[in-house]
Amino acid sequence: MVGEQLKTIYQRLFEYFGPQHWWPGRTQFEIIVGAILTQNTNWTNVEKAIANLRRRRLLEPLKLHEIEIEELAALIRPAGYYRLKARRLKNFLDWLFEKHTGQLDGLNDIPTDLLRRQLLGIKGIGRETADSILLYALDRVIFVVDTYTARVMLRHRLIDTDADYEQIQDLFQSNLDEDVRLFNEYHALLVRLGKQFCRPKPKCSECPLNLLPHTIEAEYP
DNA sequence: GACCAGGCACATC
DNA sequence: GATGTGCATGGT
Repeated sequence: MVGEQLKTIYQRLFEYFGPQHWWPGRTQFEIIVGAILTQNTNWTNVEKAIANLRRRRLLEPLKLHEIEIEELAALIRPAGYYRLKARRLKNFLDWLFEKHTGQLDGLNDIPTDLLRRQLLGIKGIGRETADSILLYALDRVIFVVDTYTARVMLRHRLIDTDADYEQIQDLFQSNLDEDVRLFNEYHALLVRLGKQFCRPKPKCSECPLNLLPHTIEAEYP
């Protein structure tokens, strides 16, 4: 049963790594900013960008909505793709102010599936970013899938090589209790595992999941 | 110097 | 629908 395997993986990861205390952000808004800035980017680079914004007291929707995009881009430069991400942050804020009066609280009444579709309508917010915002900033019961998640699942033969995002997400959502705290911790633990052991060049002999059945596909990234 | 990092949009076939 | 490319900094 897949559910049992997923629970076993979770238990081993939690025993090995302990709680990850995600998301590493102080406010809902900071989590959203971090979710956009961390796209294909090391978190330590994102921290530098967020520190710049904090120093300038810009970590609130109104301030970021008002700042010039060129100035924003310069501040988030350490996060990489900085011109692109400045535009993406602006796209989110334009949506928040034009559709929801700039208040994150205004999102609370919107059903999760509808809110997800709205977020995906913002240019620069794809599935992982939307789901990270939903789970980690807005406490919605959504499982976040990222590169590590797919890689760990594939190497443990829990998905097929051609599984898409929604299929992987559905694997977790259909086989686990729908629990925000579980989804939060599980995804964070998968990222932690991925960073340390399940990189493109795996370190299976040292991995806490080493004894579980799995196969490495040499050709898979 | 090469490789990698908590993606996404868009062009082209 | 699948596949390729641009976007960019900073750590290992």
